[in-house]
Amino acid sequence: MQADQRRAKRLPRAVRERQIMDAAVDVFSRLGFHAASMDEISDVAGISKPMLYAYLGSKEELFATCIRREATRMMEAIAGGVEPDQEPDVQLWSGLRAFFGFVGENRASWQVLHRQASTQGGPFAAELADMRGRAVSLVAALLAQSTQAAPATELEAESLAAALVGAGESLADWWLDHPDEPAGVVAARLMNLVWMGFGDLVKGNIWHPPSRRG
Amino acid sequence: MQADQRRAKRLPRAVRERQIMDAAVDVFSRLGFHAASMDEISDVAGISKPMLYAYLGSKEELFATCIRREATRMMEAIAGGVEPDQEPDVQLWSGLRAFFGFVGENRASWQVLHRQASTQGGPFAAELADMRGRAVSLVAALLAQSTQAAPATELEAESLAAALVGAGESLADWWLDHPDEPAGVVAARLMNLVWMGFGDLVKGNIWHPPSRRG
DNA sequence: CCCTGTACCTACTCGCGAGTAAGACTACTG
DNA sequence: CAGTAGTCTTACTCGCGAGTAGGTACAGGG
Repeated sequence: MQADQRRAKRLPRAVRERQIMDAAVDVFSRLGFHAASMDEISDVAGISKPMLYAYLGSKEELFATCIRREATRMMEAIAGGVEPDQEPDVQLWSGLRAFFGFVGENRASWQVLHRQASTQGGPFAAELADMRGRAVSLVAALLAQSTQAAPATELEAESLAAALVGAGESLADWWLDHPDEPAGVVAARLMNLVWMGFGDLVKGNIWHPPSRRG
Repeated sequence: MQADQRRAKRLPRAVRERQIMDAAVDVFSRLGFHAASMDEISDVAGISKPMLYAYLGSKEELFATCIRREATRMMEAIAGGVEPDQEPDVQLWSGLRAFFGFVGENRASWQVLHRQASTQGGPFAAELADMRGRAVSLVAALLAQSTQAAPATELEAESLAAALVGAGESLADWWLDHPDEPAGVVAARLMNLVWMGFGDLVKGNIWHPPSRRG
């Protein structure tokens, strides 16, 4: 681990904390919460274990901090990518693009968020559920906004949003096993699935992004 | 644990194995693989630890066996519910109903399958990925069968299937937090989402099961 | 050149849990 | 009533990993 990077000495606390967080996300994403050991994290970070405890607290605190940091990064990436004041389908499209773009460039973050956090019973699930809830609310609001005509209850919008978020998560996982596909293609597939539906796709009715319209 | 059930003595091996498997699914689903201890499983099963090892082998073997058993149960439930020789949408509908029916009546199984197995790196992921792959293939075949017109590549059908399966998984998780909803309603929502798409739903175009079709 | 504080380390303790040794109890078979 | 085969237990070993005690280097101020 980090054999070549000569042990830089006496760095300020803020820098070390960043290094430790990066190492923790890496290790947690590879091994999961329980299987990851504080020894390995400190090793990857290039410091000794007591430093780790001194700066970031217990293992649980460290993990929760990781989740919070990565969740925030991702929500910001999505929020920054979405284009409000546009048609609902365009908003959804830009959100999907931002989401898959983030996942593609931050696999480790995604692993920590989606795979690890969701299975640990403790306060982590709450942390993760919080972010997930924000994502679902975002989508649910988008749906509700575009659904005056259809008789959709609040619960219905929320469950549909949950399904969509889940589809995105699952497709992101599938993408990890087929990394050759460009992010845009994967995003477009999900867009077509949830906007057009199989019923239309079977008939050859495809959704196109605005640039190709008219 | 199991305080009331008076320790039944000297039962035949097959019966004990069932008890142990049931206890293991219960504990694994509640605590996850790593956090679950063989002591607790043997306790819940009402036997001592050496019996556990004598009958079901190591912790990893036991877990893999649990996954295999529950996965098989679920796939059989779905296969038994789907109606071949029907229109694609009807096949999908019956499959979804069977899936949500199974999840509703086997929460613990679902937890073991979806939440726990997917995060452990070892041979479990393979076990789970195998079942998941079968489900995806099933859906992919259904799509391909109904998609002569659309220019869908094999990869595209598979990724769409992965997205659909993921949507189902996610919606099942959401359902665990909103258990009042009947299975049929939840299944119908997903059916509408993936078959009609938001585009149609927004316009009030709803998919109906065959019984309501003129 | 001491003094205080902060970065940093080696080298432990200690509990938990996977896996086992060695034997005790029961039942059936002759 | 041996013998033997299968059920079942108590009571361990032993390694791994979370968390800590107690100290070493280095930096700046007086």
